[in-house]
Amino acid sequence: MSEIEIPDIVIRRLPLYARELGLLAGEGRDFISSQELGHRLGVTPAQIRKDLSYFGRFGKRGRGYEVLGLRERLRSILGLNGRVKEMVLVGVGQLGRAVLGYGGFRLGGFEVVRVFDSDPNQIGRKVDNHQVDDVATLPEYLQKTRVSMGIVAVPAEAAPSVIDTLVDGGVRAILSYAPVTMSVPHGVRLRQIDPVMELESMAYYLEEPFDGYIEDHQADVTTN
Amino acid sequence: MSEIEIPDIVIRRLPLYARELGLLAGEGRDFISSQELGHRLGVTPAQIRKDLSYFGRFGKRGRGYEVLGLRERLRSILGLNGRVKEMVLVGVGQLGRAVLGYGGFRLGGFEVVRVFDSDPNQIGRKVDNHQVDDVATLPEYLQKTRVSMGIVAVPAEAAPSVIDTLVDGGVRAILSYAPVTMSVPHGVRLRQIDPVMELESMAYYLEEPFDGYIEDHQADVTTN
DNA sequence: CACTGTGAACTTATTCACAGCT
DNA sequence: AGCTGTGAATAAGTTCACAGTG
Repeated sequence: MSEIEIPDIVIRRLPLYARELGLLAGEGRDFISSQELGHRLGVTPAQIRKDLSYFGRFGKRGRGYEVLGLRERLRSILGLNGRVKEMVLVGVGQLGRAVLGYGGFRLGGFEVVRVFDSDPNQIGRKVDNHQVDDVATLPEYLQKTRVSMGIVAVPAEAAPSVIDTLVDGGVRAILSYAPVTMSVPHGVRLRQIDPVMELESMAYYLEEPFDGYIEDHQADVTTN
Repeated sequence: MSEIEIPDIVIRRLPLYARELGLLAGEGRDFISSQELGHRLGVTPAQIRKDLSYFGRFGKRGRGYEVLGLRERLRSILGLNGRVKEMVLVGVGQLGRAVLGYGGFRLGGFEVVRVFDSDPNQIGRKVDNHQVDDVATLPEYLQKTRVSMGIVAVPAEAAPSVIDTLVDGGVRAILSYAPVTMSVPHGVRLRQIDPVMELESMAYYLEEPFDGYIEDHQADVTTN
C-alpha cells in the first residue's frame, strides 16, 4: 500500500470521481456505494474500490463512502485543497478568450493570473480583466513568479517555442490546445486537447466503408 | 488479420499518425520508417507496426512507409476520404464561437453545417456566417438531414437534454465540451473534452504534499 | 541489408470473488 | 446484511525478437 507507483490512469480517474461526488453532495446525498457511483459514471464498482485502495481506506463497510468526505480526500490527494492554482495563459485569440471566459477553471480552483500573446494588436489590450503582455516577457515573468501551470492556446506553428519557454521557466504542467506533438523533459506533464483528433477517431465508427471493405465496427459508450 | 475486433485505443492513434505524416509530406519526405515516425511521436516503432498490421501491410521492407500513401490509407480507414463530414453545433456562447472560428475542423474535413442555441438573444443572429436556430427545431432538422456528428458546447445543465436530442435524432458521434457524465446507447460514441479534469489530474504531479505526506511522484511525458 | 510484419513474452489494467468489518 | 478492501485470476495492451522480404 505504500511504496508502489500509482498508475497515471488511476490518477486521471480521480477528478471524475471527485466531480460526481460534488454533484451528489449537491443532491443532498451523504453516503454512496461504489456500486451506485460506478453506475452513475459508467465504471465498475471494483474499479472504483481498487483505485481508491491505492490511497487508503475511505469507505465504511456496509455503508459506502461519505460523499463530501471522499470528495475532500480526493481533492487533497490531487493537491487541490491548498490555495488556488495559478496558471499563465499564452494566446488570446478566440480560443484563449474562451478559456479566459470559462468559469469552470475558477470553480475547480484554477486561476489564470497572467496572459501573454505575440500579436502587437493584442499586447497591451485588456481582455476579460487581464492586461495582455508580450510573450517575449514570459521568461522573466516565470523567473520572478514560479507559476507551475500553463495553458497554451496559440497556433500550431507557435506552440513548440511557447512550450519550450514554459518548460524553461519552470512550468511543470502544461495544457495545450495546439495540435502538435512535442516531447518535454522528465518531470513535466504536457497534455493536449485536440478536438479534431477526437472527431477523426470517432469517424471510424460511422459505418462508412473503407475502400472496398464493408465492415461492421460497433463499440460501446466512451466517455473519454 | 481479418475478423478480430480492432481495439479502440488503436483507432485513436491513427489520427496521430495521419497528422504527423501530413507534416512529413509538407517537409518533402517520401518514405519514413516506423523507427523515425515513432521517435517523432513518442511512440515505439513496434507499436506503430503492430497498429498498422490490424489493417494491412502498408510498408516496404527495407524502406519504410510511403508518407503520402500511408496517410491516405489511414484517412481512408477512418472514413475521412469521402466528402466533408457534416456536423451540427449546439451552443454559441464563447466556446461555441471558438469552435466555429477554428479552422482546424475545416482542414480536417469537418464542417459545421448548422448551429443551434436556446438563448432568445442568440436565435436568429448570425454568428460566423451561420444563422443561429432555436434548439427546439433541432429534432426536425436532424430528421430531415441525417447529420451524423455533433458538437455540444452548452453549459453542463443543458448538456444531457441536448445530447439526448442528438442521439434521438440519429447523431452517432458526439463531441461534448460539457463536464457531465452520460451514458448513450450502444452504437453511439460520446467523447468529452474537459480541460478542468486534465488540469486536476496534472496537479497531482506538482509536488504539493497531500495532507501530511510528502511523496515523490514523477512520471513521464504524456501527450494525451 | 534495413526494414516490416507478427507470434510470443511480457507488462499493465481490469474484474472477480471472498474474507473481514460495522 | 451490506458493504469495502484486496489478493488472485483474467483480459488487454505493449514490447520483444526474429523470420521474411524487397
